[in-house]
Amino acid sequence: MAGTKRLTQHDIAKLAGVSQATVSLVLNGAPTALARIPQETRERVQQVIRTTGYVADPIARRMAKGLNRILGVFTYEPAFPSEQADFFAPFLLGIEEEAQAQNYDLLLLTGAGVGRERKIFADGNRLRIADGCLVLGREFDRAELKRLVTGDYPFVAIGRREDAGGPVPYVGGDYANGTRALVEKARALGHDRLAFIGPSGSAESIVDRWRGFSGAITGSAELVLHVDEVGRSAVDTLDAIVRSGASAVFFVELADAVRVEAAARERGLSIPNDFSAVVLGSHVRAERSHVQFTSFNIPREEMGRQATAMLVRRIEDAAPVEQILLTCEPVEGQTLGPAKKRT
Amino acid sequence: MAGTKRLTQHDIAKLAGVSQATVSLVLNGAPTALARIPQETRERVQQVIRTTGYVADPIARRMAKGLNRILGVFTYEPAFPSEQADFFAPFLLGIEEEAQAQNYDLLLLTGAGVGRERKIFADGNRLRIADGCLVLGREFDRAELKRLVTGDYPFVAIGRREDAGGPVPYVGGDYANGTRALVEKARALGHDRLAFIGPSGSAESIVDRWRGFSGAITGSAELVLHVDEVGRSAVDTLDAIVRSGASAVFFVELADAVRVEAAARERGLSIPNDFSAVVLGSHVRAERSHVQFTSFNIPREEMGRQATAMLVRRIEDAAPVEQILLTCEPVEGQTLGPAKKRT
DNA sequence: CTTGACTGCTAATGCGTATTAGCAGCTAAT
DNA sequence: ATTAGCTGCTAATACGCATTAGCAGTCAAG
Repeated sequence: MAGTKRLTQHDIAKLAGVSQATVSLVLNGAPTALARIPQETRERVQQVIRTTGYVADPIARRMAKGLNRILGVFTYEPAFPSEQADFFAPFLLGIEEEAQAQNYDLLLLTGAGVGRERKIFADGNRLRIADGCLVLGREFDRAELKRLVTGDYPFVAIGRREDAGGPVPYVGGDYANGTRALVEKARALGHDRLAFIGPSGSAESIVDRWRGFSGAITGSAELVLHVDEVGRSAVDTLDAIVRSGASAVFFVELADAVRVEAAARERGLSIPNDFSAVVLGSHVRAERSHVQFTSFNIPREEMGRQATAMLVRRIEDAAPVEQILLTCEPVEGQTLGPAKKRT
Repeated sequence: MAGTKRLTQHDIAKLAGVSQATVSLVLNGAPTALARIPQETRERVQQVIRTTGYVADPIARRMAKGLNRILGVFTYEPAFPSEQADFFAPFLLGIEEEAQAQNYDLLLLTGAGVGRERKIFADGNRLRIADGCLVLGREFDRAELKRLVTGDYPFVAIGRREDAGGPVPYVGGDYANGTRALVEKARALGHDRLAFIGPSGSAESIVDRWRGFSGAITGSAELVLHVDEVGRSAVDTLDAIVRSGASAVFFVELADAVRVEAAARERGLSIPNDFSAVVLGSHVRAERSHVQFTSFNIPREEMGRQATAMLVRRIEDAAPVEQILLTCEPVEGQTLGPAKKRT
């Protein structure tokens, strides 16, 4: 059984007593061409195809047509390791859904070689198998991004990206406005003394949060604490928060918020009674923590879906560069309450 | 920018002042052929390739060679929805690792059309783009499996599968012996009256557990309760367990074990003091529960890795059908204790 | 009876690569 | 001086399909 050669249109043609071209036309000729093949001939060919179980070789088909109906998915970090899985899975879910709806398959680009940095253009990378690709990851390589932008290979980034030798097509989350809305909510509850825990630079996603935050600090509001370092212990951070007299604390990372909350509870402080806490973004495994932090939702699945749709547009219609930011709706949570009257 | 034609070996050849054939040979000629191209020429060609960023079109390559270095991954359920993600992610991690090590890329086959059942042989047979494929999912379609076995397309199943018109190549977990080992451990601790909570039929994975379980019930041991229904409430199940006088309860599903444990605790019963509990298999998010159940480990990543390696063997060396069952090591846990002396 | 349009097909070509056969030019051995 | 063998390449072809140009035959209109 194994070793049987694949049937070709030639074989079918011989069996049906026609030419290979006719078989191809019967299979998927334009209506105008089909009109010129009489019913009888068509049926004869179809019959042979049915009895032999012939299926056209997709490779040859792509070869002839130039398109694959394959989308590449390039991740700057391996996609499935458990720590990363939580991050990538929702995106991939959206991507898979939309790809399926548009009848595309997905090619996961595994990067080149273990240990080496994952580079889109790394040698031997078979990026070009796909008709276009989605690029995701926390940190992008600027040089590669530039090369993509400058090149003619269709791609879409997931997450906002600064221009890199030209505008980058992307679908991202509107972290700036998501953050701003939370700050305004806090201010409406009387919070004036605000703290920001987390970095404010480097990746776009971080910059956007900081922009939204600092842009919303106006009037009587005041930034009384900004802890930038990551490695700092929760107790130290808590000390700093208490010392600063902050009434609302904004965390970039859920993990930091969780640790600080635990430290606070241990010290007999309660959130949001003693101070409020807000997390700037939703996190996949948030339910693992027992506290529901006030935050904003990151529509990861929708980002995946829309990025995929955009990529297909760029591939099929050579659509111009688009940049989409999806709204990040606030999540109520239990950690933002009215500000205490200062003593 | 968009619309620039892809580079071909022809273009490279013109730029380097050689023929297309030479470019191809430089790229991947046999050593004997390469020996006849002087260093100088090779470097000139390589230089052009480097500066232009040329990458061979894999489709054309496959066309000519019949190999693409692409592995298809077919899942009978969408791979990323959150409930499934926990199930598939570890397999995919292993698959991705090994594929990367073997320098293959992964093609996720999205199945045909939303809502329709996912069928390997659905229209277009896109499957054939890959050199071979891995098939995973809880439930397989027997007819499709048979068609795969009978055909000459290389594939490997993840999880043991019964013969389907011939032996199925697979890498699975040895649930039968994993289960048997746990039963024997319980018996060594004096447990004679055993309960089995969960189905015993349908999918191979279920059958294997039941086989391992019932095969280990010998001598003085006795199956005093078998709850097959899934929908049953935890309280009902707990009642049945208590009534049966079982001293050790084996659960197919972690979820059932968790619910019964909660119900027991509420009733003032404690595990493993009042009765022991064993879960037949490891679960990804087990840490979410606060109880560490005694169970066996399912080496999901390793299964993914070995299945991938096996598939590559079948593709490249036309290796014969292999069937591998990986050992499922016991997990100590805290829910299996010595049997109480019966009153 | 010529022209034109239509019918039912086929030959030929291109897609981009891998691979094989072989050609010219040279050197060393007979 | 002929032959054999080596070097450094290239021309040609195959892979399986889609597609276009066009051929031979028929038929109706002018």
